[in-house]
Amino acid sequence: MPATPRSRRERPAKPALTREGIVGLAVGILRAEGLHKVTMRRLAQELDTGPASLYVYVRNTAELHAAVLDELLGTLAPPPAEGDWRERLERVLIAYTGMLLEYPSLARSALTAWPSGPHYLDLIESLLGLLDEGGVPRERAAWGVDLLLQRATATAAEHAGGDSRDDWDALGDALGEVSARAHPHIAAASGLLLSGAPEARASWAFQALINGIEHTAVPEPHE
Amino acid sequence: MPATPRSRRERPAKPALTREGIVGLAVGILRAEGLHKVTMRRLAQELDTGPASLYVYVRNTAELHAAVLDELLGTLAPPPAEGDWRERLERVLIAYTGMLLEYPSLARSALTAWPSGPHYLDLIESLLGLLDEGGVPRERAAWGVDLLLQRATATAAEHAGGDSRDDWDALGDALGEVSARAHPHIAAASGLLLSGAPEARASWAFQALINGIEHTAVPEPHE
DNA sequence: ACCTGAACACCGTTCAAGT
DNA sequence: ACCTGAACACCGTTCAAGT
Repeated sequence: MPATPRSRRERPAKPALTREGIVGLAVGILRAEGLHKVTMRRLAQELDTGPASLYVYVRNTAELHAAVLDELLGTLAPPPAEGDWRERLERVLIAYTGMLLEYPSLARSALTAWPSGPHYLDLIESLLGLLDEGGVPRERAAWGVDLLLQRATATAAEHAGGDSRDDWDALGDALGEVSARAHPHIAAASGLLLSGAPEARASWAFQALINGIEHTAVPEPHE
Repeated sequence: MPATPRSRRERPAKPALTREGIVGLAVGILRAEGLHKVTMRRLAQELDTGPASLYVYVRNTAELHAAVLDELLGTLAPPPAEGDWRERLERVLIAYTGMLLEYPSLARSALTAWPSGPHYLDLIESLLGLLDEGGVPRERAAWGVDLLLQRATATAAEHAGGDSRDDWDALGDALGEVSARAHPHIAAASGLLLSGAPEARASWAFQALINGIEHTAVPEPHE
């Protein structure tokens, strides 16, 4: 009797037609080919079925993307144990941003289709824990996590799609050509607006956010 | 001789096949039917030509969207003249956010395809002017505008696409079901995380941002 | 140069029908 | 219930050919 043909083993076994199987397959395609290849049709093809079959397990493409993101969040390193709370908070946020920057189109998707999976909750828990450690009042911390997570997601999302370099250049040109008459403040700040290494800007932005959250009172009847 | 048929005048005259004509038509379709109808094919159809013709005037869909946004930015009210600088700054940002909230998918698009049109420059000029009035150091102001504009854009973008209400509910459920053992900080803050009227949160967020920008030093060699 | 029809290579989602 | 093929109603962009 011949053994199971080798070719069967060259690729990972065809995933099961279950939510886990679909999401896992989606993660694989994302890693190998990018989010634009993670389509219902492609997934179905790989599972030897029609696209309609997937709708039993996922509501739509947006929900699938959110599930994929939560899966990736699970691969993030745990929050650092050493350093000042501000520094550790920044490191968690930079790690999250970094992961999203590997898949900017997923970040773009996450901005609209909010994740609510277990790993996303872990991330929120880390942020709240660190803010609490820093003595930031609970209400400010609660409202603040939205600011921090949104900054991370939006920053990564900006790199999705078309050459963001082109846009940067275009804006740079526009800022440079500005007349000191019509736009005096831009003219005065033009060198500064796009200055600095991305890392330095990212770090500054998170510290500014943290400072702002720490020192801005939430309105009274925070119901 | 018969006059020009009336039907010719029932709709606005067919725009010219120029960049202005295309962008203007796009704005009209956006207002009437939403961004998802602003497609190359639809535009071409309305101009009695094939989609290929448009590529002489716009590089691609993303660039078209950016042009549309800049056009809409031109309809924004001028910055308010009364009140404390912080208050006026917030009002400019809220007005911008409000406009984007009318077209969340355009906001989503703006996050990736940066506008660099004249009206966008005016907006940057306003922000820099108000920060300067508040005595915020130039370098902080320059880096800060990115934070402020990104917050506005991302907040509006979150409302694009699928029911953001569903996601909110899903996250609310997930946060509520959390175990105090695994996620103590979430459990303690669960009521707070999604609390508050959208307006109150938006206002707080901008004030926190402004405070953070004002009080966070930019690193030394700000090259 | 500008303009075009046709083609390439796809999409998400729904529906009626089967098991 | 779960699963499916086929259909509906589209996309953006490129290319070769015309004027």
